[in-house]
Amino acid sequence: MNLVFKALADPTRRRILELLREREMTAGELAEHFSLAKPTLSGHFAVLREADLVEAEKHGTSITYRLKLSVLEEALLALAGVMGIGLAEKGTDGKKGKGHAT
Amino acid sequence: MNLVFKALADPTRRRILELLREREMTAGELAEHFSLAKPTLSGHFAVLREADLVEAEKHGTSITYRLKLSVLEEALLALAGVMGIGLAEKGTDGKKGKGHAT
DNA sequence: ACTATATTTCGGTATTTGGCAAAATAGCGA
DNA sequence: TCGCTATTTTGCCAAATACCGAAATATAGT
Repeated sequence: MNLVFKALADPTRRRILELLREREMTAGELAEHFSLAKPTLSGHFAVLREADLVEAEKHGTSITYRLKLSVLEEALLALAGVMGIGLAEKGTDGKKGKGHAT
Repeated sequence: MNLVFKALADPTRRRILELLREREMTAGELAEHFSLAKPTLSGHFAVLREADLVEAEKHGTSITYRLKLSVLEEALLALAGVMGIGLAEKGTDGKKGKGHAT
């Protein structure tokens, strides 16, 4: 949980997660959304991976990143719980168009 | 919101918020719960104040800190919203004894 | 005015972080 | 094997962070 909140502390990383919510993307595709150098983004991916917020899958020469929504959700619920905020799952509605899930 | 998540990134600060959930406390009382120097804690208080997660009130020579639960709650809901996590308010159950609020 | 108490501000240090360019790695097709 | 593409790793730097002890500030009591 500590790693998750550390990861969430950076706006770029939150934006990455937000992009991944819509659909999984390769490192390159993600990079197109930012004006940061590839190595910089790669560093952010590493942080997100260590926090277990995303998973990476290799396809040929590219790497596809996918959001692990449940991990994020649990961290948020855990914090809410410990802080005494009454948050309840409402049903992960979800993506834009293409239904699907884990 | 950025400041809130930056503030939440540190375990000590999360613990401070957690302590303040139970009851408001002075800087000194809070400090007793940690093995950190006063100035260090004071720095953490400042971060929490800047994030608007706590409010400080001066009584005599001491300063009482109080958690601003709603700010934390809104930040969590905002993130959950943008990430497409279905979290709903369940009703801030609340403190131990003394009810009250802003 | 002086003293004691509570807390913050001030300097300083060590570690972490976020950024980059250049080099290394890995897979693919010729 | 060579070259091309995608991504990460390495090495570096500047800025931010977390910590501390000492000094400054503010308030209350005498």
